Amino acid sequence: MFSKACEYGLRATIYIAEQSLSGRKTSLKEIAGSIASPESFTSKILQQLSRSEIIHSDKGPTGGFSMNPHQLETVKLSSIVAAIDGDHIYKGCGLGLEQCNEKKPCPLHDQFKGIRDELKSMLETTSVKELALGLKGGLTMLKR
Amino acid sequence: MFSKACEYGLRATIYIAEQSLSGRKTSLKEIAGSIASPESFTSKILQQLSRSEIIHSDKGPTGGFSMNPHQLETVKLSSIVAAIDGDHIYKGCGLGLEQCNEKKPCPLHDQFKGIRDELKSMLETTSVKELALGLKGGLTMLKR
DNA sequence: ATAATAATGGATAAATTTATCCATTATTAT
DNA sequence: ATAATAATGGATAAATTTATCCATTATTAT
Ligand code: FES
Ligand code: FES
Repeated sequence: MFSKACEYGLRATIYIAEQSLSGRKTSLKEIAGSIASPESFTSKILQQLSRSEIIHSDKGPTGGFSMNPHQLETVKLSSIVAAIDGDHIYKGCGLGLEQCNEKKPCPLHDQFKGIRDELKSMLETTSVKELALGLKGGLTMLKR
Repeated sequence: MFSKACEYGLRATIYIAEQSLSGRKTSLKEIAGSIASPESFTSKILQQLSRSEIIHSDKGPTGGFSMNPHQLETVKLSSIVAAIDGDHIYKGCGLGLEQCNEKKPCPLHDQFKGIRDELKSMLETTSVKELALGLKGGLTMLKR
């Protein structure tokens, strides 16, 4: 469904959100450890998220990653997926035609569009914060 | 969503079904031309589909690919996706955890499961034949 | 039997994604 | 100023996916 990079990005952001909700900054090391992802690869992804203003980063001692109140309030999963995987999943044709086109649909268009649009709307309406709250409450987990 | 191999496999199978419904065998060359896919890569995929008994192939002159009445009647999209991409898309965790687990869910589980299951059921209920009929009727297309 | 034809299968190559390494930059505390 | 710390960014490497090439096999028609 999503690329590895995107999966790590989603998990990392949810973890950072949880920590921020508890008033803590967190480091690359701690994040990678908490979501079971390769540290240096995760670093690249956090850089992308930081440049996309989805998370915030500080250098130096006492530095680390965090989300500010505005980010916690506004960031939806769709922003993360778009930043890392692009919008192919939202707009792409299920059979891989160059672009999806209502007027010249592929044979799967009718059946596929509904599901693709539901996925889109789920990602657009689900906030990182609400998922972080489930994590915080111990109801859910980010690694096996 | 699906791998390139799987997209080609779906398009190829729908094309073969259309031809078989019209009583024609079709060759690798014709298939690749009709679905705009790389010929030799498509060949590998057709081999997989043939081994999985999703399509039928004949060697030699007058040879080619086709679907027999039984295949036309029973093959669903889910068989093709399973044969090429495996069952990850049906069973996998949206956040990439090793396995999806109701009892120890990831934060996205509740929102994701519904969509994943809908996709699964769409693929399991949609037959290649019905998509081929739309193609045949000129309502849909397999390349841009 | 022979030639022609079309799929098959094995060996590679190219492209992309995933992952690692390490020097540099910014920041903090002493 | 200096040392310590943590993110950044660039250069690569490993792994996987996508793609190509070509000799072999099976089949058909002559
Ligand atoms: S054209 Fe294929 S999904 Fe719309
Ligand atoms: S545990 Fe992640 S989708 Fe079920």
